[in-house]
Amino acid sequence: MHEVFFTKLRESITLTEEEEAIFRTYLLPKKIRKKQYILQEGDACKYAIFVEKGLLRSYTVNEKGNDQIVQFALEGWWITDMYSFITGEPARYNIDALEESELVLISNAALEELRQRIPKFLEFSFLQMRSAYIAFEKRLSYMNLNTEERYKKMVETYPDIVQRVPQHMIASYLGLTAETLSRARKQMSARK
Amino acid sequence: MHEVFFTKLRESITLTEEEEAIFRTYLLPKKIRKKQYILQEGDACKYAIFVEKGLLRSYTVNEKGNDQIVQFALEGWWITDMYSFITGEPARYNIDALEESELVLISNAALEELRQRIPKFLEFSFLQMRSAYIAFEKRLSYMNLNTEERYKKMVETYPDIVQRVPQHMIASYLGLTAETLSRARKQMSARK
DNA sequence: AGTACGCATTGACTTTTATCAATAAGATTT
DNA sequence: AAATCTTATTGATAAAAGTCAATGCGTACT
Repeated sequence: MHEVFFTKLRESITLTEEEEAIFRTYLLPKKIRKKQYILQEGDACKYAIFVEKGLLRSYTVNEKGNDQIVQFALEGWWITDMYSFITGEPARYNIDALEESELVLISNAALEELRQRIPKFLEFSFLQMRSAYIAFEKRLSYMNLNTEERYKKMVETYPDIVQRVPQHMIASYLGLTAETLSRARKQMSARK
Repeated sequence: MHEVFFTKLRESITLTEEEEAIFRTYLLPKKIRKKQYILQEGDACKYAIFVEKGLLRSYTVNEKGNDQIVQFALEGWWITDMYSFITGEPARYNIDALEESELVLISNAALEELRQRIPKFLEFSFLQMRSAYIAFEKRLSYMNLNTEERYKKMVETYPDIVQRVPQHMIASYLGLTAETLSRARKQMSARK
């Protein structure tokens, strides 16, 4: 049970048997089907979600009714509406499954207790957050690039996501329309 | 000495006298003049910088020779090239002073030791990083907005920065040209 | 099997933003 | 005080991206 979760954890820190046992008491397994919601805008985001298998996305819906993709999450990744998760405010994101998925849910209170009880986990959380910070910084810097360069960076950085997700969602993630991305791709393939 | 630094720290955690003394041994004070560099692209970013007074910015220079502002940092804020800082790779950012500033420098090794020796500081670092993550997430979401909305959010979120920084730098921070921002502002003032 | 839906593409057109060049007012330097 | 930067603005034009509508294809649904 939860092999992916602990494997990921062990990449950064070493846990004793007892510590792992403590962990297990806080974990909430959940399977969801494609297109099922795990969080809807307006609800409180009670859980941080670890993806053991499958693929989730978070997104908002803008005034024109278009989805704006915020994040994707593959196996081994975390996803949540961080702001709602830690403040208890209503979520601004929807999170749903793009593939049938297996998840581990964990509440903010649980994470706080774990950080208290298992200092190594506090360190893990720090490192985790720092990586996420750097990834965001990188992504933001790509917003200065033009359509083609932005798409190239995406393919480079997350080839697996590009493969498994419909193109119009990639476009949204990159802050583009589906049409614009389609045309850019055509140009790219025409050149080589 | 370093009153701003410790005041900021005390907002999140409580330090004993001894702990504070430990801290002080790792801090490197530095004053810099307006326009002076504290980091240049290509150099290793050896320090995280805490601003006690003044205003810094980090930026890159793109192919066309334009500055692209990455971050501003006011009193009480941290700034660094996080990726270079933790990996030791050459920095991709320049950091310089927009005003005469008083700084506290601290190395990555120092931060690691402090996180080890003072567990409260590890917690602080985690919370700090989490806030920075959320700020980035928010900023990225604003990139979907049009010029005017983007600028409004900026004024709302960081009115002090908007006041103290030239407009063309605000434009760059928002991923716009100076001309576009100037025109948007004109329209806004015309309407009310 | 047939219908509906999601996805990608294309064309025509509009809107937004960038680019280039010029000007002018302040601030800073010498 | 004069000369030089920096900053903000404006106009003309070009480039990039968005919008709207239509088509075709494949897959899922029942």
